[in-house]
Amino acid sequence: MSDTPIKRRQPKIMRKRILDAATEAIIDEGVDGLTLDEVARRAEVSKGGLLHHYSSKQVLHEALFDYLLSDLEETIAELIDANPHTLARFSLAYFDAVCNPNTPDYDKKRGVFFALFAVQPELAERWASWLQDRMVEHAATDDHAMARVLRLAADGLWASNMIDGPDSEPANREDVTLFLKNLFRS
Amino acid sequence: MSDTPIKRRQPKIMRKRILDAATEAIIDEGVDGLTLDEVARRAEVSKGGLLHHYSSKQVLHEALFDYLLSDLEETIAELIDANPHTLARFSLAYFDAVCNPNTPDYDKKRGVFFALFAVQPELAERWASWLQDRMVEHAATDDHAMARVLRLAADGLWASNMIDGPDSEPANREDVTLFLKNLFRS
DNA sequence: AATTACAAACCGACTATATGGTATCTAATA
DNA sequence: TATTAGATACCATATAGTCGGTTTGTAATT
Repeated sequence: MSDTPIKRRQPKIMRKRILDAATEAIIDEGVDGLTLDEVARRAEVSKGGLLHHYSSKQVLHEALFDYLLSDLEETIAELIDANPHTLARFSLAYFDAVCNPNTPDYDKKRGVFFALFAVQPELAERWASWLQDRMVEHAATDDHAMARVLRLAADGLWASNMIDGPDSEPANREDVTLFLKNLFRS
Repeated sequence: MSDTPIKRRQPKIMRKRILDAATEAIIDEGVDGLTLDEVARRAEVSKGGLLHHYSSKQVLHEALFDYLLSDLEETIAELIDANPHTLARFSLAYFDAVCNPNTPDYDKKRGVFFALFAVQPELAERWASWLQDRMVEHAATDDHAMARVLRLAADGLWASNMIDGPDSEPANREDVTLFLKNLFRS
């Protein structure tokens, strides 16, 4: 990336570098690209340095998951604040967080979740239970068919976007977004 | 599975055994479980025998993809025949093929696609272009927002089902299915 | 202020092993 | 007899993880 020399001895920054490197490795080369050596190379750190912070590959996977999930949570929280509808507030925010091109790196980072689920099935369980908790939390506003459709469509767009399918074309995405949001006005 | 001795010298059957074994390996152990040794073990064939039929891991991936895709195509074709609506006939069939519990092994096999996409990104491209071709083929009936929503929701259910999320619970799935199909009656 | 003591960050060579792939052989079938 | 299916043994290498060491920051002690 940048060829400015890296400030060492800043563990917080180093960890972020590593997680970002892992994210990009997956995006560029698929899950097989996520080797310790490759991540270390991209983060411009030694393998020893990498393993100092994340003591195994599994630990790295989990850290990456936590990192991405907290990022998503943050985005959702902001969107709920910005648009505090009563009806389906969580599902709408979820949709926008996952699919709205305005959210930063929406088209790259998000897809990494699926890759992580594929390599480490228990992360899928953690995702499922996270979502379950959110559903309980927002039961009053988001426990009905239309909200469910919204979330499912979001997941579909998410997936479609990851594989770069026809439905991820901007025109089609806007089309769908409009259609779904209109459902709430009738 | 069954402990009846395997009839040897039946290459067609052997190939199916191998592909099914690969499918189950992925389902049980994630993409890392898809090693040549593991697949051979499950298919109760030697590694040499396996590599006789599929000369490399990549070839195996592609064969598995083709296998699953042609299965999906078949199911979709049947559903279109059985329910030859004019409006969104493809998208409806797609939805049912992916999500309807009546289609065989819907809850297991389908998720394998995602795993394959994660290990071999060009398979994702092939999927995308397959879908693109279908969209051209069915443009007259399926090129509108509502049909797109149907397909996206199907993908979402697909994904949710793979990770066993809350939206994959039967009650919720039926709920959503009813809701979506009612859209076509108004 | 200088020194000492300790811990945390980081390095890079090394090892063990899992795994993809090859080479060669046997047996069945046509 | 030629070809295909399949088995067995083996090889090469990628890669996860170990380990001993070095550097740098920090805080107490003198």
